[in-house]
Amino acid sequence: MPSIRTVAQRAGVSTATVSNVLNARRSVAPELVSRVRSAVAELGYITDLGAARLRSRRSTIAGVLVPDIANNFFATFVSVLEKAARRDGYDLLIVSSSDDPLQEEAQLRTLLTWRPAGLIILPCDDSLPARSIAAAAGVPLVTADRIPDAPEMDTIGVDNRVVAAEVTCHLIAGGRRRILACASLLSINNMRERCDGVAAAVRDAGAGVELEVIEGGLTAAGCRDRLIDRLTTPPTPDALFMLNNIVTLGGLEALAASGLAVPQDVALVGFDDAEWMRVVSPPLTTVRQPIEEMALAAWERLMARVGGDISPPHGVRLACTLQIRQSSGPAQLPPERPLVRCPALEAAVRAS
Amino acid sequence: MPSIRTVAQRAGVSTATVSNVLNARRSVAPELVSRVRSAVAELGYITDLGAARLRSRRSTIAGVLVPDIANNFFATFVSVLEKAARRDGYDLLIVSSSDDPLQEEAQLRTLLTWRPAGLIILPCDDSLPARSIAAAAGVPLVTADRIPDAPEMDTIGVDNRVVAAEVTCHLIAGGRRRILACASLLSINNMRERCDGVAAAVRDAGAGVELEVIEGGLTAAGCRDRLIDRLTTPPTPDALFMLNNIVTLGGLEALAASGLAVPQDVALVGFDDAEWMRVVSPPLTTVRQPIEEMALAAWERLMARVGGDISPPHGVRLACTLQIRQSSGPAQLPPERPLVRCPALEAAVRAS
DNA sequence: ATGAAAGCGCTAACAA
DNA sequence: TTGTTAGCGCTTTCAT
Repeated sequence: MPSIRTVAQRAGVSTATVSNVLNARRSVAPELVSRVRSAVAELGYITDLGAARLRSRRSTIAGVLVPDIANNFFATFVSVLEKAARRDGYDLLIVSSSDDPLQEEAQLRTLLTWRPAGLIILPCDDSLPARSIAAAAGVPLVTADRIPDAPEMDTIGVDNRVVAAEVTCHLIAGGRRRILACASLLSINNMRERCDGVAAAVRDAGAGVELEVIEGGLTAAGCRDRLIDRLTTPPTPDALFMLNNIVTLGGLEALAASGLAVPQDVALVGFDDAEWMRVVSPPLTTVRQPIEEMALAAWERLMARVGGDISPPHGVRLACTLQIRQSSGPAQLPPERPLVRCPALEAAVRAS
Repeated sequence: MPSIRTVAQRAGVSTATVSNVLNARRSVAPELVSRVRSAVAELGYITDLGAARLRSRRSTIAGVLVPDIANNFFATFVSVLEKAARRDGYDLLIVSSSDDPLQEEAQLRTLLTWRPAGLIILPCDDSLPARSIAAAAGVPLVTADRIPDAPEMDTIGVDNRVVAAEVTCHLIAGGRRRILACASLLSINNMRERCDGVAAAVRDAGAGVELEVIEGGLTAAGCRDRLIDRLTTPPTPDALFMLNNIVTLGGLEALAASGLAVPQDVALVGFDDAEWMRVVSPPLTTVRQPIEEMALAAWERLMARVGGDISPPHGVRLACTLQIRQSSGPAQLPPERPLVRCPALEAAVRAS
């Protein structure tokens, strides 16, 4: 493979001139520019960016760490990130933690061996080994999605409490009284916030509404099994709120197995808005997270830090939108006591 | 950030010794090993693999190019690849071509700027700019999924014709007579092979069975619209065979909009086997591609080439399996002429 | 078993 | 405007 010296010799110039032509750093005589370009083309020369990074101490790699690249939510996030990165001249090194804090730390070290300009991390839980390590390495770090409570770093998340309260008010207004909220794991702050939002709305609704929270785990199959157990044990809930895309799938499988009719017997609301959620029957009411906006916001924040921004940590919370479809439609009996106002929601909106 | 020299000074040894401790290349006195390890720990030293690659001329990066990382098929593929790569000490540089041959070429050059040990490419069509460029760069290349007809390189694909014929025989045996096969784009060899398999089975079935092939395009929404157009124009097909996961989604949306009953009015068979395909109603009959096996086979092949294997190109075709669920169940009327044998399928199986 | 020194491909400082 | 030279962090001779 030809090096910059091969190109320089062929063009009859110095390596510095080749570098200057390719990187447009200093002005070079048109004659030499064209000789260099020809040499590059004839030799099929491709710059070694690793060597360039080593010498210039400027990295064009950004590291991305997600819990599971096969999960549609994270894959979409990464896809948006990739386009933004390419636009800005960066390449992405993408690794998965497999939802395991130990692997998260190992993968973070892996990323750092390539000396990225910055890191975007979607942690698997609150343990966040990333923060201290990245800080020690002096690499800018932006955390997204599963962000901790009191951020001492740049974070991009969503208004979990607000939208969870909104969903709950929607269910109660539809006549539901026994709400089952299904988290993946309550060790994830996102999940706790969503449960908080539900609980606040239930509390505001008064004595007639009951709430139960269960953990479905990290796989759809596991969630399905736990949910089938629960649904075959009275009292049966009349509303299911599944708090992420994986448990949403598990919930659908469990309901299909249970023989309960949706939405007549039980209302169903999911989280995330994959395309297939519109083709199940009945079409699924879900919470749409602004994945694209989150990814872009994370990237912009990282670019700002890479560019030298030393302002205090930014904590961004984006709004989710409730996509009402038929799975949360009216129950068999008309609601006895429809609610018009939802104080929990209003309070959450005010606070955000 | 500390360098190998910082570590060497702190441990009171030479940089060569630090390198030998960290890479276990030469034997080092236990005393020095422990001094080096302490220095590494105290300083939080992390090797610069870019510099190591530069000097050693051994790369631990592999490049991966897929049409669209947000597509579940490719995300799953990449996820499997990542685990295999990590196991073997490699990191993955993952880029998307956005289903655009021009971007495919640009992204390939991007990958090569990092001097990967090898490349795994899932091309977007048959144009394959990858082959010549990678060959010129002397980088091992394995192509998977959308592989060309006459491979002069290592390829991993599936037995498209066989399984497409199998699906078609299944539909005909279920009494279907007007089959509509929906490809994404016929410029993709995969799609042509699947159509070939359908056509062969239809031909063998004799005069009573009709086949129509349409292109749905690369988005579910586009496919849905084209299909709605088609379904509202007689003659209405009595079986739909959607040839990848994207058009499968489009097909479901179109059928939901059309008012046709599945499987009574029209049978539906999809491609790929995402978890959600089991929770639509009726549960979807699909072709399951062995994604994990494909990814692992591609990785093993690449590792063999990286290890110096210079045997002739390997062309691997893995078998798909038909997951029969209810969407391809019996039609409203019992089949007039059930077929027992399927010569096209038998021939394809013999040929493969 | 260890260290000194060279050099991978590139860019940045300095010289001309 | 161009070339010369040094050196990024590392591994690998080669010498001890």
